Amino acid sequence: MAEARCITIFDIAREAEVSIATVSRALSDSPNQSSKKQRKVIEIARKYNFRPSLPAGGLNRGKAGSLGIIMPEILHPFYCGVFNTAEIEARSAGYSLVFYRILDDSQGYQAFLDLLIRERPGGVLMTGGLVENSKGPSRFEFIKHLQQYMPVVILGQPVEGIACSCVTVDLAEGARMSVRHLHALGHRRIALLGGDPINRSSSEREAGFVDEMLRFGLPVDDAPRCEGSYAPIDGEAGILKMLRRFPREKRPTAILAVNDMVAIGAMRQLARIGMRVPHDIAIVGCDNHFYSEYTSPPLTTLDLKTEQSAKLAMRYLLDPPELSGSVAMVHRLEPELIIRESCGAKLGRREL
Amino acid sequence: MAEARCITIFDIAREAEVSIATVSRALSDSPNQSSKKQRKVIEIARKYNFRPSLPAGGLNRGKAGSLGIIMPEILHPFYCGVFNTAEIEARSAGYSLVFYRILDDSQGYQAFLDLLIRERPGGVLMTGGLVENSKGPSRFEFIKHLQQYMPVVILGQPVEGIACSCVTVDLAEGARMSVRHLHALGHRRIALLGGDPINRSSSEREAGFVDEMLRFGLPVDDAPRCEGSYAPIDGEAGILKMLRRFPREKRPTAILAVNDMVAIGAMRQLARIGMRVPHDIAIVGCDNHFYSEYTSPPLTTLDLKTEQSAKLAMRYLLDPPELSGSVAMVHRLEPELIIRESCGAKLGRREL
DNA sequence: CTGTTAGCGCTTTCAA
DNA sequence: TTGAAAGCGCTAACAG
Repeated sequence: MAEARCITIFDIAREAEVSIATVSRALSDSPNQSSKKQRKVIEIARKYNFRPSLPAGGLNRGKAGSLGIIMPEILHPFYCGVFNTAEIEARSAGYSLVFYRILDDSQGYQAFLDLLIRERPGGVLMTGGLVENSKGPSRFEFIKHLQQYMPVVILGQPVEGIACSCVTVDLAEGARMSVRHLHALGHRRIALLGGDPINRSSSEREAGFVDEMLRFGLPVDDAPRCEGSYAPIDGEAGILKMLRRFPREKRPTAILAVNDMVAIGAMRQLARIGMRVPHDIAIVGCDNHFYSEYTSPPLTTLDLKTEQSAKLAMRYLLDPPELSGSVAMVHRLEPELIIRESCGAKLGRREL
Repeated sequence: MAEARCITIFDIAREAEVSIATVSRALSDSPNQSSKKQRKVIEIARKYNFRPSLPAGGLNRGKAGSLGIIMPEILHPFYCGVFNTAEIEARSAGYSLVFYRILDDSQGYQAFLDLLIRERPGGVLMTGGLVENSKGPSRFEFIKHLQQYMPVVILGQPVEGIACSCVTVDLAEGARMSVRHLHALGHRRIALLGGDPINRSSSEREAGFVDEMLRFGLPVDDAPRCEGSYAPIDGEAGILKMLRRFPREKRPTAILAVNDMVAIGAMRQLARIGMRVPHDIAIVGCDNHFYSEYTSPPLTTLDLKTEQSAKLAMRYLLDPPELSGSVAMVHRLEPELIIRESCGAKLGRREL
């Protein structure tokens, strides 16, 4: 399919009867050249649809053509949204964005580090998901080593001792906002559903939850907390487990799901067993995906400002601020509670 | 953040007191070398976490380090799924996958072609979405030019006169399957909702629909067809428009939505106006996203075999079959109807 | 088994 | 204004 030999700057130079330097200058529109020759070169280049290879040129300039984004996956709408925004930013700065799926193998990041260093993107944006691992390089060492080769920006919690820009959305505050909202609606038994505390995001959120519950004098030791994971199925299984574990009068009247997927799973399960949302149990999600307003009932959820934070993070990557010492520069964003119907706000304050 | 000067093969060679060739060989584990020196080189490389730059090495070998995937967007779960699968395949063949968002500007693909040629991925996978444009290079020319620089595989309908591999899922047959299913359930007035006939996928699907309707002797001239687009909002608006346009007794009893997003929008709107799915109106979607089973009611939909087709397409890209002349090699997949509840199959055959 | 050398396709001094 | 030439970081052919 591809020609035996791709057309190069030499071919253009030969046909235009000039040197390759002239071709290079013509195509990069540099100053100090006769417009006559430039036109000729451009015309011939157009004829063959020739453009100088960025990878080859980049070698020279010592400038990579791509930026990397590190995530555990891309199917989840949260990550997909981050990728989408980051890609737009990268492109508009002339870079392509390459997706690096976290290779969380037994080697503990070593293979992943190797891959990144081999491919040499011009910088990477690390999103959550990297967890501490007993073997091999730790997350700290991983980033340290990576930074020898390229700038790193973290979208998430800063890592102790790493000097880099971080953009993070305040999940603890998000949890507090959710608790506050549910408390105002009359809820006293509020539960956490889904999420794995191995991830910072989950534990941070839990801290905010505990915080606010205590502030309201609500018992938190036996507050139902269902771990599991981040998929709809975890919501389905988790809610059932939770309901079965408590006697009816101790059952939570409101659920804080770790994300919208889990919330959706929980709502589905509740519908199956005949419990009505929000009448019998209120639900608040987290993420505000495109489909969250299409669930039934429409999901009350936390908007995580993914677009804004992904954009910011890319800006920091493209134009790294001077950092002093080994301290991170963290840019903290506030989430926003999007009130729809699953929380029962329309039902007003109730005695529960 | 990045060191002033990145470590190179020379630095390793100096420290190991060998030539760069020896370093290169050691790190690529090539035969004919003393394991003593190799070990030494590897040890030093490990110490600095050095890996030879793929972009630099690739220049030499004439082999790119990336493959491209062309799509109109990535947020839509369909495209996201294709990307995800393609990325896994690309990685396991040692490539990174870069996302190219179709630049459908007034220049008619010229700028987009320039970008692709400049970045020189080792090949591209084109997914649907490329539409004919009055100005500048046509889709045909676009592909022709691209093929001068890299292999191209199409995930979708073949393009007349282009010799390349195509992997396509039979949307016409999918529409026929859906009509057949609804017909068997007793439906006679079936409508098409959403989609833009400028896209091949929509028109192909419409052809299958008409086909099968006629085969059943069902009137098709005044069959409700609502164009619009592919987002939930189009389903919301479209279904309303359709319902208003027909007197109650002429109203469709079943809807074929162009995709699951549109189906979800339609279901939401129907719930709002108090129509029950599937009792009052049946719905069949298309795509089978992860959330399709979480709608209420769970959506009956067409599984488009995205994983399988993306995988196949990447295989063809990685290992291009010999093509003779200018004829495409097309690999056609059958979609599968996933029967859940929105079609009313559980209600059995009814008189409608 | 190892080092020297010639590029890969391009940009960029440096002279002319 | 232009061309020759020196690399960018690396691999591979070729001697030794």
